Amino acid sequence: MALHPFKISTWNINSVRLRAPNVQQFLKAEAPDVLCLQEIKCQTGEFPAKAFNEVGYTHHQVLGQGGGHHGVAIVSRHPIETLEPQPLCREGHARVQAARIEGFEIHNIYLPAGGDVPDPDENDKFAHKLDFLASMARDYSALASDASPRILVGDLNVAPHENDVWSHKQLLKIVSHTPAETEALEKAREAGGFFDIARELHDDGQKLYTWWSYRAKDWAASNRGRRLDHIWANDAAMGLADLDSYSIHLAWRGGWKPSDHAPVSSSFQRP
Amino acid sequence: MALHPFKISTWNINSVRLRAPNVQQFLKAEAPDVLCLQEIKCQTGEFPAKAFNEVGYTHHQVLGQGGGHHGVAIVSRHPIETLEPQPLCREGHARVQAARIEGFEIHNIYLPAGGDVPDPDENDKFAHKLDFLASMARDYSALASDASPRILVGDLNVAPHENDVWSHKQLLKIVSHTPAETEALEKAREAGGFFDIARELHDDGQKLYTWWSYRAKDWAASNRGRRLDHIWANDAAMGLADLDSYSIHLAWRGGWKPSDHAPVSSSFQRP
DNA sequence: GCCTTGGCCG
DNA sequence: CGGCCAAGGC
Repeated sequence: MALHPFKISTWNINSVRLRAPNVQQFLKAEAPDVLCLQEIKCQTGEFPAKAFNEVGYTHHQVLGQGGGHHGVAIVSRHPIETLEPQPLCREGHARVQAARIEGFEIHNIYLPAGGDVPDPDENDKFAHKLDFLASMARDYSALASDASPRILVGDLNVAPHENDVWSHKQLLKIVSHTPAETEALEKAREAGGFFDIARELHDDGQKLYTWWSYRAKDWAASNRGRRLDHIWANDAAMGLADLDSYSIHLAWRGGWKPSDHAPVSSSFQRP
Repeated sequence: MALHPFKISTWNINSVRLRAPNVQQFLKAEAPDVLCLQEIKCQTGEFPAKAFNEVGYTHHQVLGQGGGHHGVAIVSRHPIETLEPQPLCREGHARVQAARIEGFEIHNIYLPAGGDVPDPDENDKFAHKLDFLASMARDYSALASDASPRILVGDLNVAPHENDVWSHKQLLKIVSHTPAETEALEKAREAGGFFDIARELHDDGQKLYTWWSYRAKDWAASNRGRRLDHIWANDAAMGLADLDSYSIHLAWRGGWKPSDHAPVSSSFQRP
């Protein structure tokens, strides 16, 4: 591994204003080069920029939304070159952004959760999710021929493998783990020429979770998690990946007013 | 003054569940025999009894209400004998309770705030407030012949004197200080044979406030207060009063998540 | 469960 | 400004 790897983290923060202290502490502790946030739940102008500046993350690319919904942001210790994001969201939600940082193309995605009923005819939100996944396959396959190092991260709201959920059997009809979703996600990943960093490191028999419901009495004891948060790398980035650096930062699911998602990180050699 | 005076405090707590820590600290610091609370904003069954038990206030008389409105409670280090309250509130709100503790009749009242427009024909809430005040005069005059020591406390939502508000002139048409209210309150007090402890101690030229709006940028600096919280004593209780003990506990208007009201206390010799 | 918003109230 | 509630979302 090079002396100065490029470390990227992704975290569904479930309100960045409420959890600015958590994020500050996380950045101090893990010191990634770049942090991609989802569900910031604020307007662009309400982003707590100061909290990030204070700890050295002075470059911000914020895509906020009103109504307390969605919203994504990239914060970085290095300058950010804004890229045109893929037009994945037919609803115009603040869910997708792209940037170039330190020679890496970074794509940050908050994929629609999809509601409760896994039927696109009955549930518009599920239809939107499948539509978003189909767009991903289309848009990223168009990009795949451009072989610059590309990392896609975010809360994709799909747990693709059997061991990405606490019970494959019990979740097969639960949105996030239905075959329609897991197959569409795998198809999108492959169409974009991406590798799933977590599963490149860990074999498929290994349980991996990044999200635990708030509703559990004791999330850690019952450990009914799902792996909804992902780091994908294309060929060029995969060649630079330090697989062993992949980490799900469990500690941040606990502590003071935690998000229901843990942050996830991985490091790469610089291109 | 006797060695073991009877100390009573009153505090509009604006949610007793949220501010259970504040109340605990107050009780530890001021150690009254009895604390009367208003705006507990919880149902009777949701009252945080444990917080009071922990600091020695094991006797509770709680009159809660749903919908997050009103609610009054008496907590005491001594046994409480429940008395029938006066039927002052035509709306059936949880606003009035009465008890006997250590030989004192205690009446705890949360008087209707009265809305914004000081006109009973336009504003039902103001009409209700005037109606409540008229009921007080009627009901307590009926009680006045019973000369047992009687103390009436609570958030009466009226600042009767010129120096019970930061600007008499500017508040004459503001609900809480209109002549209709201040005259009705004085009439109720006199009809019940009560003395206003604060004004028995302090002359009318002295500004006295117990409430400061949350809306002020700096409540202490601007000091635009009103005296809405009162301790009244009938003849028998007045004869036992230690006037010098009267205190508005300003410190509790500040600190961690304060109520917009400060607690008020006074001590009496035991009957 | 834990966020958001927006309304009612003071 | 800051309690409460009721929805809507995940």
